Amino acid sequence: MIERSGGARARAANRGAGTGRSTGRSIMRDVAARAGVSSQTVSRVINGHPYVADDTRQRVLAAMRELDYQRNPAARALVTRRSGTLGIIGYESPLYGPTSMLYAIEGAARSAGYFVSVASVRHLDRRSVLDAADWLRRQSVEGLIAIAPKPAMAGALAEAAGELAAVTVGGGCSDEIASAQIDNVTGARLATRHLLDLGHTTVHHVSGPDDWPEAEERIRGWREALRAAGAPVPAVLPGDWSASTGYQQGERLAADPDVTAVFCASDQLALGVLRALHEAGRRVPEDVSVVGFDGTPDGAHFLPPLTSVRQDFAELGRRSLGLLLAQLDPAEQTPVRRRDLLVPELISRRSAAAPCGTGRPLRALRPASLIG
Amino acid sequence: MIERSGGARARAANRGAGTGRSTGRSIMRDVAARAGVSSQTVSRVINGHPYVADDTRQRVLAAMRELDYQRNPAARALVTRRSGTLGIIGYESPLYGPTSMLYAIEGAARSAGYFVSVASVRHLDRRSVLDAADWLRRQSVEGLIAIAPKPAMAGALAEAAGELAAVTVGGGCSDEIASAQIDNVTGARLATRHLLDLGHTTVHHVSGPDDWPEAEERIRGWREALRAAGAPVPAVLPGDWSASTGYQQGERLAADPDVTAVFCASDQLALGVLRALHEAGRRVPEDVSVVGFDGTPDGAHFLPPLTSVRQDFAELGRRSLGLLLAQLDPAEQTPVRRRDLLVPELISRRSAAAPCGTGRPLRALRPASLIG
DNA sequence: GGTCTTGCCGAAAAGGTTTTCGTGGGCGAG
DNA sequence: CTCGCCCACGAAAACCTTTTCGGCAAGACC
Repeated sequence: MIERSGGARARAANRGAGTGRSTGRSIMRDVAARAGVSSQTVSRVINGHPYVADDTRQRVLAAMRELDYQRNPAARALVTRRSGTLGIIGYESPLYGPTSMLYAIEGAARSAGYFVSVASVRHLDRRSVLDAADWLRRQSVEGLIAIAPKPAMAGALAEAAGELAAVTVGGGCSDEIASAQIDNVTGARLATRHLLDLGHTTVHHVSGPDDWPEAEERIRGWREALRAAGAPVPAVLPGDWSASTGYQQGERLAADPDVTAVFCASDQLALGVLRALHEAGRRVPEDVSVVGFDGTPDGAHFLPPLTSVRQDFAELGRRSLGLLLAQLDPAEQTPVRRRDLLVPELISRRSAAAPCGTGRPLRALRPASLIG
Repeated sequence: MIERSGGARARAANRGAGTGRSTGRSIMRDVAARAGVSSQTVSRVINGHPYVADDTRQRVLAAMRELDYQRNPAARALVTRRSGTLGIIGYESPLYGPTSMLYAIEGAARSAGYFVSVASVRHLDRRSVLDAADWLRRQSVEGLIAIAPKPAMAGALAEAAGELAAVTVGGGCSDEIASAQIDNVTGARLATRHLLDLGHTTVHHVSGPDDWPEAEERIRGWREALRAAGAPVPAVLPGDWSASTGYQQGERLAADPDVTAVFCASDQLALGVLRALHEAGRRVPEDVSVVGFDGTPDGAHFLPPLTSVRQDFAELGRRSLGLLLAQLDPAEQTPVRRRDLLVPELISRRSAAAPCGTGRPLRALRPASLIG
């Protein structure tokens, strides 16, 4: 076994191969030397190529273990032209959903063998997304997932991505780009129908910000459900997902004695609405029923516990990764431009009930009996 | 300009250098050729080395722009032995704090020129942390930040990190590892003192899980404040940060008519407590005052709005990055094993007030007048 | 006028892996 | 016996950048 570079030999000898004390510092050649094979054979073993004799494989494996060999991802990336990492553009928000999706994506990516790099954007404007995408590209990610952006941003993403695979999840989609989303229309319809079925003559709606497609779709679902039931369609009360605007709109709703049912586009909005109603002395659900959207765990402990439409954020995250992986797969011929729609589910808790006048009397508030 | 490999020349010609149509695909040699210099000079320009004539620099810069050159991070990492990325181990929780920290860290890292890679752990056990750290090391990150782990995990982290720089933030620390944290003791003292100052004879405490140091420290601060005031120290009611356990403990508190003040180790616990008190017919703050810990935005809309101890999670994230960067800096000689303590701040809202018997009568609940 | 610095730049090596090509032995088929 | 195939493995090229070394001018100094 002859090495050309004495320096390299010396180095290899007095760490990895020699003393074996520092971890992850030995290279392929060290392993090869120890196993008495060439480094190409080590490579073959690592990458599971056929045509390597079983006892050789065992020797190599043993050498790798003994030297605590870890392959150098940079060298690997250089030659394969694949970085093995995916980029996530995350929206910096205290919202419950985006976070859950981030972790779900990472978990799924890891089990698919991909690293995940994040770039956060503080504001959902075009420039931020472009910057973040650029930053990620500089790391030569193989694909991009943008979490919960507005549709204008999806456009920006499509532009920034260039020939890179890209997916949006949970927010603004655009025709140019694949996306995984909740079926917001169905979810809103579910919530609205639930309230109508309870006997309310109509349902008011506190919406999300009007430049979010999710907000718009929830408005649509709500409106369709009302129309289908022949119920009057009140004016939308615009919010911005936050408890604060929920509170403001809640005050207006509380002032109107005709209001008996409210569907909020997010649980946080509902939190604000509940507070406003409470402070105005309107009881929930006796006087007014409230339904939220998101199904956050906290909702179970609002006053009263909130009926809500649950989104499975984790599943959404996994789906978006699936979409991205499909685009990355060279076997997949069709240019994947799919939209993956996930149907949400209604969780019934105490904040929604039949209106007081309808005969069916409410059972009194019994603490734990109805907690879902 | 002679190239040894005809194949390489052809390839370079019909993309980057030639047509210039595909983005980010040209390499240094293309730029060098276009600028009429050698690739080493291009390297010098990029890395800001001195001794390059100004007009040469301009030519190179122009060529880079025209070719939309992006340097290959893999090749760079290979030769510099630096990946330029940091690893974050994130705890998969719907908690407000960890998320804010994650994004804050990423933002700060990006402006320091580092990429950020995440690995999430679903459960806070030793094995998960080891796995996550290992996964990150395989990507050859230069440093590790673990968000909000338990102390046992900090130990695991220290082990997993090996000679890698590592920091924990917002959670379990250990002597082996630097960490940025909230001063929980002071925060808890603040909350307790606030309640005592309002006239309560003592303060009850619903704690976090007992294997979290933050929970333990908050207990300590609470206890010290009580002792300092000569107030009796009731038994701790253990929780796990969640609204659910807050609710359970709240039911117990509600059953005891002597309880007039409760300090909860998290806002979510407080949410559950508030609900339990409400359902038991105990008014907040007339009968019982409640203070939380975290200062989540939602707390402002609880019923009633929650007095809480606000942690500046973003700042915490930035500090942890600072600690890590200090370890990475070769100029820094001292083995940095610091603990960075951040003092939290009390936000006073309506959920805490003087006890009813103390003379100072409460102003009636006026909706928006007291919102902080 | 020769030696020394200083500014500018090119040639070549190094970094660790995968890929392509090649080689030799064993073995079944003609 | 020879042709050709398959198996197991090694040699070398390629990936793209940074770093080290060295060359070459122009001016400063003795």
